[in-house]
Amino acid sequence: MTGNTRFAVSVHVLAYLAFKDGGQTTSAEIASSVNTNPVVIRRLLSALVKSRLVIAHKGAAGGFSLASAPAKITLLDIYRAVEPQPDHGLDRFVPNTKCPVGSRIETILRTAFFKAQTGMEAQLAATSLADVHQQLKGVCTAKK
Amino acid sequence: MTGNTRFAVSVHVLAYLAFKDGGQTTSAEIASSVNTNPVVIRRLLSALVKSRLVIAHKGAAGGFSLASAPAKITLLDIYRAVEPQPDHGLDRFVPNTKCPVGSRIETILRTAFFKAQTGMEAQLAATSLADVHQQLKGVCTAKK
DNA sequence: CTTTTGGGTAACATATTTGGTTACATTACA
DNA sequence: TGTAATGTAACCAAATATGTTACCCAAAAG
Repeated sequence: MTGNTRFAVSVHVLAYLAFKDGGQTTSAEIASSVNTNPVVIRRLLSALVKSRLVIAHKGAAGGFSLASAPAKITLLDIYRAVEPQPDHGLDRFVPNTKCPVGSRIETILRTAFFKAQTGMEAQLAATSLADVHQQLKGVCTAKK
Repeated sequence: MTGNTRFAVSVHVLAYLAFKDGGQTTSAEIASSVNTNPVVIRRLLSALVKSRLVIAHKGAAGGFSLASAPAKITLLDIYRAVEPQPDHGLDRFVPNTKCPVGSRIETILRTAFFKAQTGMEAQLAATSLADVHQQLKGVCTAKK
């Protein structure tokens, strides 16, 4: 195993909401689809609400719904909402500054990691929740 | 903090070996530059030796040296040597297959994660240990 | 051939992260 | 007012990461 399941579960959650097409859905119902505890779902949704991807409706007859059209939500939006900025351990990485390598490597690593992250995020930005929704419905339009 | 320090430390280690320019270096010396325990370094180097990036010399007067020219070693080589294949938690992700979303989301996620990973790896492949070495020496040739 | 030096690796301790769970306050609708 | 939902804190257990000690083995030096 590598990494946590937050991003995977979050995409699942938003895909579920897209599938429900605007209707409100409770955390319990989503949790049943994800096979986990409603609190786990609400924790993730809390972050997604803060990032304005989802709207929470409190009180009886409450639930969650998408804050915007699936075509306007990319996987990158979701990723950024639920994942901390990755640093590849750079904050725990404290080399010996007396060493010519140790004193200069950190900046080099930061640059390299930033480029790698950018490359990944560009790919995430290329897929929208609408794309996911299309695939979910098994609809295959003629082209692509 | 996010992620482990294996990749960052490994790049540091190989940069150190490149800096030593072919000479053998002990795990103790490298550990001093990284500010950690020699065993930690040897554990990482063990993976790098298995991936043929480094040669280990046992016995007295032993040590480690690069297995090939820095220009032939990319950050992607290092990344693959020391990091497990990331799966974004997909092996722990077991949605409810009775649900139309849960039953189909996994394949969609796999595709998305693969694209993201590919985007990141392309960037890592674009930087070689020779590039890192250049930056370390502070050498700035006229063009980029 | 014995000593010395250094890699290889198992074993263990500790800290952190993650995900699940319970509990409970708050909100809003009927 | 009662009910059903979110919001969130608190806690636990499992997994992970890193440091550390210990000990084996290999190879050069003498």
